[in-house]
Amino acid sequence: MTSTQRVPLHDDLDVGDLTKAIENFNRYYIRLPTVQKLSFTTLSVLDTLAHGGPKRLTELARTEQISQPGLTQLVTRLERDGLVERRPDPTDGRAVLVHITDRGRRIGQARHEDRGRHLLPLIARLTPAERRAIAAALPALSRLAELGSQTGR
Amino acid sequence: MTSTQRVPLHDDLDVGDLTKAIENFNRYYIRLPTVQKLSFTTLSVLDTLAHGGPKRLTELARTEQISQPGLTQLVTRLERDGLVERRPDPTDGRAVLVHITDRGRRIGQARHEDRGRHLLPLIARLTPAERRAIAAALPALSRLAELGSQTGR
DNA sequence: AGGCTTATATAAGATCCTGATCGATCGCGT
DNA sequence: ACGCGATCGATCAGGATCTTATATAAGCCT
Repeated sequence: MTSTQRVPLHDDLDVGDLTKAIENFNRYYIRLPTVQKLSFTTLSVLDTLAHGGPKRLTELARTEQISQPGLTQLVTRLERDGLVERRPDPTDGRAVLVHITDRGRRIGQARHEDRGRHLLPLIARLTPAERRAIAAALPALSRLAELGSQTGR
Repeated sequence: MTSTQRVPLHDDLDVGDLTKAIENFNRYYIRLPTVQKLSFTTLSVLDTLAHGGPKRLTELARTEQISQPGLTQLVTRLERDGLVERRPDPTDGRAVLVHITDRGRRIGQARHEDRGRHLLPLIARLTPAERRAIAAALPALSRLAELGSQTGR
């Protein structure tokens, strides 16, 4: 069978267009060299902790889509490097709460600003109308992400 | 020093807002479960070949930001699985051109459609104005990605 | 208390990446 | 033609990071 399976569309926003644009963008964006040599998962965990506060190992493993042992090892490495801390959960003796440290927070932010620096000259080359179009879409994109993270559990 | 390093801004599009929105979105999007268990790099290579046509190993290694030996191995695995083919470059006896096969194209497309299916119900919950805002920004986003991939070599 | 469930850790193995290095081929100046 | 540095791709050894299976400890329920 060669017929392309068609996903139903909204008349105001084609899902295929969205995924294609995002993937084009990400192919460039994800590969941006980072100052520190930290894996994608590592940075994502730091980001999640920085924005969402302390989390259990199990919960992190779910949101980051890696196995629980994989996350235990990752947290062990992060703790060794002083980017996070394990603290007991006062409400559950089995659980551990992973806290981000100031150092970890700074690393996440450094990467963030680093990417901004890469993007800036590109943005300068867009037309004002293109810049406004992107700016106008950002709140909606963030809301989409929020809806996604709520659903996915 | 605790002062946040400030990246200069455009008055119509704040770079920090952009990176924040993109990263919020990606935290959800990248982690979407995929039908096939293929690494991010693998899928990116298939995507690059599907959209850009046959490429040399060296060229792919550059665009995918991995080492040349790493790419040689990746292509070997992809070839073993029938997703790409190595063919000699008629214009250069040293070079090899990596071609995507129909099977490889289908895999890339399947993941694409899969992500569309995940996104669709979320999009349905946005307001029409939000959907229009995103739709209006997509061409500019793609252009930004294009500028980035040009610059990065 | 006994037995099941949940949270984390450990162990062993697979996957995939990097740096160093090699043989083959190309392009160029002579 | 000819030889030399540069480029292309392959191989190998080593290491990082993930997965599955299993162990240990704490909570929960009857």
